[in-house]
Amino acid sequence: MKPARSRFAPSPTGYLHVGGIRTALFAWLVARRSGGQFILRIEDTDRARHVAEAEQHIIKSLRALGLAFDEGPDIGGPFGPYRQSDRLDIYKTWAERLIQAGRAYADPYSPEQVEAFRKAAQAAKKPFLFREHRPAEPKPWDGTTPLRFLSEPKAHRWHDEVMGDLHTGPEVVDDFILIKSDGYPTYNFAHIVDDAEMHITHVIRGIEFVSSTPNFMNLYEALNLPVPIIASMPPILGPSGTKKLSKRDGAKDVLDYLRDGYLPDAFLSFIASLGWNDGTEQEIFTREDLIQKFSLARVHRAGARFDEKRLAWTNGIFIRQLPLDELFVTVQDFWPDEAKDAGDDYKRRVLALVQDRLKFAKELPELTRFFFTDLPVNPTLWQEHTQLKKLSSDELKTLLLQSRESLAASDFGLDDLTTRLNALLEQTQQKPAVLFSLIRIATTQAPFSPGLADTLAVLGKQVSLRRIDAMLATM
RNA sequence: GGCCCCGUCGUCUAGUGGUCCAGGACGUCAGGUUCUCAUCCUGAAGAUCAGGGGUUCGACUCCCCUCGGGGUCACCA
Repeated sequence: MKPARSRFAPSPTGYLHVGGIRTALFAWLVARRSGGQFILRIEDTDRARHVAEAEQHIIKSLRALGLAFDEGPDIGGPFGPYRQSDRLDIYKTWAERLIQAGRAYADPYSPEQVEAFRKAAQAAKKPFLFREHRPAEPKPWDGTTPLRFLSEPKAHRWHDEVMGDLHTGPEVVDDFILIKSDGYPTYNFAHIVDDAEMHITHVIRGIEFVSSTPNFMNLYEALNLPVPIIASMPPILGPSGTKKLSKRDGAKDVLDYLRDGYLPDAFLSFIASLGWNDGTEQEIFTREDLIQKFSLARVHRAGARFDEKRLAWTNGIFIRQLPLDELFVTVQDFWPDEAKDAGDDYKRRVLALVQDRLKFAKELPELTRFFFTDLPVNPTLWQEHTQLKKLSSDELKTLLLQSRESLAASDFGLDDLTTRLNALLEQTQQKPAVLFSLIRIATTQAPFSPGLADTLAVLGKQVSLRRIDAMLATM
């Protein structure tokens, strides 16, 4: 496999959402898989939509997900600069070549005039084609008007790694703008120049560019440039299943998922599974699996819906597979406030008990709070418990007293606790559903918790007895 | 409207003419794992393969039409 040079070329207009990340991931995979380079290029030629902080935010997001780039605006590289606004003179040079070759001309119309042409075409239910209004003898371009490409309408055929073999007729080829009247190039022109100068081999981008690809082919020809490998990604859909996932549907900033405690690798595995699989029944992919098995040709052509439930499941799998020490590090910022004075050893023991229950790190506080603080006694917990509510208050109190007595003699080692709990079942002739529930509620005051013996062992003797006493006092 | 693309369980998907009265996973439901929650295990429901025509001995797979959805037709990317 030849080393590929792929790039991710976002427009800095806001944060990165799942669709953008998937495109970045696939481009990254193509590069890593082939031992090539992954390049970040900032396409900031639209001054109106430009958001100052967006570039840093995008870089941060990419790094946070472990999608490191080898060349980019902040780290440079052999073919920089990697920000289009810093490359204006380069586009001018290439534009000059086109002008010399008679393949570019000054647009003589005002925006209003062009708009009128467009309206007329629309009214006639015809596609708008600028070249139908091409001036017979254009004036020399002075840089104050748009510079247009002089296209040579013809049919185009090309291969898209994802979409397959595509072809269109000459009717879609038009004289698009190369350089805008503000001196900035359009995407259509700039990306082709940049990809050539940066020796990009794989152009991986959203499906919205498929219809303009014939125009790009026309430009490649005019510039005598080889056409890179092209791959168009289908959209990630919102809940409706028809529209692209939008902010309204909760297309969150990917950093938000990380803030909620989703693991980068889990997130990547899930995102990759949206439209891609390796043809086997494997559902979960590690980063290494992905690098090893990914191929553009196996990307589904249809759009895929974003399913948060499946994301949560995926994340749960990764959390459970993580060695405790690694999980401990990744959740360090998610502990409840009450845990701030707790020791690492204690926290580690708590974490071991909830590892199976964690879907994402942000759930940690609700799952573990009672390990760090005495929750207020909550009578509804046993008064409305399906098993416990069958017993009278006195019966419950007696049972709890008996339990306290036995636990008071325990060393609170797991073995001893297990033995005692079992003996208590014998002694009281109660089902675990009754006795264990009672002790569990008394010692946690929480609606749910890990296994009883485990919980008691971690809580320790002093805390456990104190909580039992607190409950007894209310009965 | 023109051009292009897409259409398999609720969801993500396997499937490239026969091994598919369509397989896996998520989700849902039921049962089991000494208590709750979760994990784990078992099982169930769930897709007339968008619809209709062909081609073929045989079509989810090939062709045509229809329907539905999407993209595009910007001095946005």
